Amino acid sequence: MANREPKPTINDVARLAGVSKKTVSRVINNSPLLNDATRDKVTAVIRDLGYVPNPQARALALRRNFLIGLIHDNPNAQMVLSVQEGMLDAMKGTEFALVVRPVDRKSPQLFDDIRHFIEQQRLYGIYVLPPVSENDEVARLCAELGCRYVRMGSARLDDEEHLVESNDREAVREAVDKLIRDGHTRIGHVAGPDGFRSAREREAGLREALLAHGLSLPDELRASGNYTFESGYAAAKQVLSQNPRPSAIFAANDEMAAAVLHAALEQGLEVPRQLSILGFDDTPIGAHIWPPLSTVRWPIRAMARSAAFKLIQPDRAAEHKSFFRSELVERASTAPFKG
Amino acid sequence: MANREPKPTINDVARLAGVSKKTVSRVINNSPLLNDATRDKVTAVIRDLGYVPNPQARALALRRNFLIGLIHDNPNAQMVLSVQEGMLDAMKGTEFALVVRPVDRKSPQLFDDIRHFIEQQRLYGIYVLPPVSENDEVARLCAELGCRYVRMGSARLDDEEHLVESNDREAVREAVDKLIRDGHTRIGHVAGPDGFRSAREREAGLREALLAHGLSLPDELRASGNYTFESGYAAAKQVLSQNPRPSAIFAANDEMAAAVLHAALEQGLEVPRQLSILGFDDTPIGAHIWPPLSTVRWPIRAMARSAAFKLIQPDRAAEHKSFFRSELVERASTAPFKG
DNA sequence: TCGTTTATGGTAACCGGTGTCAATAAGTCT
DNA sequence: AGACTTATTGACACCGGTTACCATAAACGA
Repeated sequence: MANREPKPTINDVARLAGVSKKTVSRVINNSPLLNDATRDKVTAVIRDLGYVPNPQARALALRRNFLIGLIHDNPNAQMVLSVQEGMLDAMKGTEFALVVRPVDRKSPQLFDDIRHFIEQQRLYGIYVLPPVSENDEVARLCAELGCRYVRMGSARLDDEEHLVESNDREAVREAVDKLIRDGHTRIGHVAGPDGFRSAREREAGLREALLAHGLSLPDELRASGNYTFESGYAAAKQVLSQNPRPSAIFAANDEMAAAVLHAALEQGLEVPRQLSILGFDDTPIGAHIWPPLSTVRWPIRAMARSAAFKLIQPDRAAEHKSFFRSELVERASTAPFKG
Repeated sequence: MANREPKPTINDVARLAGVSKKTVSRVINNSPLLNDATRDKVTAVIRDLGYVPNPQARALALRRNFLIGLIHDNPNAQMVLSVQEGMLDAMKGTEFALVVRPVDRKSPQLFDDIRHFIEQQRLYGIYVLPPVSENDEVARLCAELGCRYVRMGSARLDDEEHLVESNDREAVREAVDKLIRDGHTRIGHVAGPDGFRSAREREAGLREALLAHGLSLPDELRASGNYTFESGYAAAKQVLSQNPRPSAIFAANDEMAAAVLHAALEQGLEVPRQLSILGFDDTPIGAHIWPPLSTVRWPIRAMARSAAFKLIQPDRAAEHKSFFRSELVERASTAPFKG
């Protein structure tokens, strides 16, 4: 284990530089009222000693800390990791650190868990991902605890200071509109879980597009999953067992779209010749399966970056973007319908 | 934003309970030398006030903190997230929190980044994932900084206190042995990146199995990627373009195995009839593509759990498992070779 | 020349916990 | 009964930073 030599403190720096603690503190905090010579002297000592201010002590004195939390209960690993990357991108070079905490949104202790997470580490702010973010109680809890928060959503959840959101509904409407113009009239849907706003928005986009062309979503061509591959697989089997089969299926996320593809290939269907599949998310899995998935790209990383900025610069929260555009990415899993 | 009412401190509790700070501190820390009546009285006040000790103050006084770091530079999202889950599983109910930090292993600033990460937050311990974990300098740096560490690896990296590892080589040897017994004699390899110990181990397992049957790995049937889908795709195209084609390909991870499948299907090959594919990791992508991938399962989550235990209970580090067994998961991407 | 302003740096208290050690009360032993 | 333990609690300094406020010296104006 070796040398546990105590790290140099502000006192060591002060002593060696022949100045007071306060002066060192001024140097650390870039105070303007300081003689250049003094500043250089202190800076030199800091460098020589390899001094790094103790963040715990700073946090104590400043009555705030530098931890940003990420709360999620999301079956989509790639999405969560993209979020982490986006947040860290914004936090790079600052003294903030990212603390993660998956929760169970169905647990009766959800709120206790979140409260505990925030209070225990005295978090400075948290970013909440869907579906947890769709729960208004969570926002209330944060406000009550005096913890800054930003929610990620697919529809209006809160005011701009506290959200980053994307236009799922419109994007889906446009993507489905294209399918219809390509000749598809019988379109199935593997929906997201009931009660998820993102699921409702995406389904609404689908229905709006259908309606605009005088079409509709037959009940038997709709089944819902919970955004996991397995649930999507079950839903896909159900929808594909209908007669006549749909010529296209829109799945509420890529994971479930991959499951639709899986089920279709398993039944010997040719994709996209016999079945077009449209996903949502643009996660790597979509690009990696064969045929590669047409999907709606959601700027998750950029949203996370913006969210982190809002959290660490609360006074300038409004300057950072809140509304993001999702857009269609066409790949090989969709094709015009040839009756 | 609402009420930023200051949180109750130990002094508030002491005053209301009519005891000294120190006594409250004793209650918080479950000191045995305390009168039951006093303890109850203080506990009641703590509950009424909703008092939660300030971790920053505690960290300062104890000259240690409760943050465990996770360092990775891993293209595999699912793996990283499984690791996070495993670690948090071990940390559940403790006062520890998990701080994440992706790094760039190729950056000349890698060591500065890691040093900065550890020093800035004064981390209590860190868990380092491959391939960063394969760098002995990282271990040295941790020791120098007085930061506990555990490295994840596929071969001996350090002593038991500082590692969790799996038997990749053996597991691959057994899996490939099965392929050979199933009639495959011309087996290709999409290897991991040069310089990765995990890549070397997995390739070594393959070669050992081949050698045991008097076979070998022809140079033209080997290409390497860097564990990403894209790199695997390029490597797969190269290997599949050889004549005669291999009847089976072992890819060093699932992501690249998915790419091999992708490339094979794209060329109109039937899997597994014309080509068997074996992966490594057992990530969801492997189970979700069609046909589902035969692969070697690596107990990533259990390893992470054990690593976290070693970190948060350093005195009992040796009690927690260091060696884990990987094993073959047979699915539909492999089949006996029918000349 | 002296008072006044403007830089600059020091002192002390505090943030919210912890350790050390001494003080008090109660019980035990001879 | 008096001395000696033991159990329980508190006083106080300290962790490593911060802010509030004061002190000193140099520069300036009259």
